[in-house]
Amino acid sequence: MLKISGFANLPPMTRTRKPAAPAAPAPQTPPPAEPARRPRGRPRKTALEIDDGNRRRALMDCAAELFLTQGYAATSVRDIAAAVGMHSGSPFYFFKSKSDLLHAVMHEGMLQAELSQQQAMQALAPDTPIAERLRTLIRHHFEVLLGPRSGFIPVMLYEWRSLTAVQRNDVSGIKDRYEAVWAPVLEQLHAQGALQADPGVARLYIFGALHWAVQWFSPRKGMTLDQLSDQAMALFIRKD
Amino acid sequence: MLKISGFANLPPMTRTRKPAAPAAPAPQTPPPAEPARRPRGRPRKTALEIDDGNRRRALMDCAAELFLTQGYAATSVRDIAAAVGMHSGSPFYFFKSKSDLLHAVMHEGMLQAELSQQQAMQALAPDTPIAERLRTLIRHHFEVLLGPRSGFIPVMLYEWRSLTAVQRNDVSGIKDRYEAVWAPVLEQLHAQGALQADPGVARLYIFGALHWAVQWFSPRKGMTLDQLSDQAMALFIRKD
DNA sequence: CCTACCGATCGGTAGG
DNA sequence: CCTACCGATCGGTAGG
Repeated sequence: MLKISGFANLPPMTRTRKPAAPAAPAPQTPPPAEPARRPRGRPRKTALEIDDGNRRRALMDCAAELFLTQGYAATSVRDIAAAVGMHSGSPFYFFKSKSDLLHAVMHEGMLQAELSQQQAMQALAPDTPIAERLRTLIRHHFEVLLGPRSGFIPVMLYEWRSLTAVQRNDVSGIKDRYEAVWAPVLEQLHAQGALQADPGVARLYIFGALHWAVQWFSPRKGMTLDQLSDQAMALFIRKD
Repeated sequence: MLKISGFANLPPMTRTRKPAAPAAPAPQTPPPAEPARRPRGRPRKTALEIDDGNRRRALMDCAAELFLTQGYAATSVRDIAAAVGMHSGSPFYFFKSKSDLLHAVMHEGMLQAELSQQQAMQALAPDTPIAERLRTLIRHHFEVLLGPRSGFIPVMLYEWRSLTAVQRNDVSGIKDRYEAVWAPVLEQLHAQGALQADPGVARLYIFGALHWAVQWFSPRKGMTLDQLSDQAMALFIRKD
């Protein structure tokens, strides 16, 4: 289930037109059933020469940025193709449909977010206070939403309705696991009186508060993600 | 500036096909320059017979519902026309463009929200405690977002990017006035220690938390808007 | 408001 | 991946 690709090692949101040098083939996503035999004679730039993994990734990065800026329905496949330097029909070589591309963005984004959240929590010492655990979750969530590699999750938040029911169901599974990590933390904070509201409702409110930062946060406006996290903690958690 | 139409008296979000009896002419919005002279002979259902104000409203109500469900770009003018029982070209008799219709929804929604917020606050006794003032603002905001007449404001929240720059600027003015009411309340709560976070950032977080309820709140799931407001207060405001 | 229509754009495909 | 293409849909308009 947790088939994490090398996503974390690749810089998303980079708009590249015809990359200068085709990078090393990505080991993760298997190319869509392309035969392995080599062409005879002088190598030409054919489907066999193309680094399918990287082109897929480039499409997803550009798609995410455009979906976020203009919305899924208002973005044409031609827009995306142009952004990565392809011709209008070429994205369909990598993705069965526009809808599949949207789904791939959300699916990969959630897998990556789940993985990095796990890593952030496991890096904490076993005796870390609960409030500090929540701060870590919040800080990590801002990284996912607003950090240098962001884009996929904001698209998920604001284009949820553009998924089909089947796709929603698929992404929901990962999203549920991601959110489930927060529940025990909030429950313990509630038990010790630091969180006044019901933990279940609080989780929904807190996610809303954090998610909405996508709409207004600008890194140039002075605040860092750390300060953002501190303010969130101050708002939600009682400090005695 | 505050040319409030009779909006509050009309039930939005009602999907009507060919209303049985043409209601009394709405006094508010002046019809788009339709001559006042009567046709001779037997009255026919022509442009002169049509209640332009009500048809405009019906278009806005249906448009808001569809924009919210499917998104602005994914909703065709034909969809909207069909929902109110018109033919495909007819909405352009009432609105210059699809974009104008979206703008009208947001503009009217914000005017109405600003008015009802003013009324809710003015109904409070002068010596009402500050925490109770915030609760009133929150409760009213939930009414606007989730109440029986909701729809226009959620569309504004989630289709902001679909507006042109000029339209955004126009709606921003009303939105700023609506939000400005919250600032002194939060500042006073901060001054007396009931709000720990910076009031400016807190306002952004709180709006995010409340706005997001549009995504998950379902009136059948048990909670009332009052309970929702109480939980929000418990989350944000320190009770000693 | 309807009728009849147009030009533009869009998702997607066949075949290499 | 490109070339060349198609059928469908869409926003909008003229004229009544």
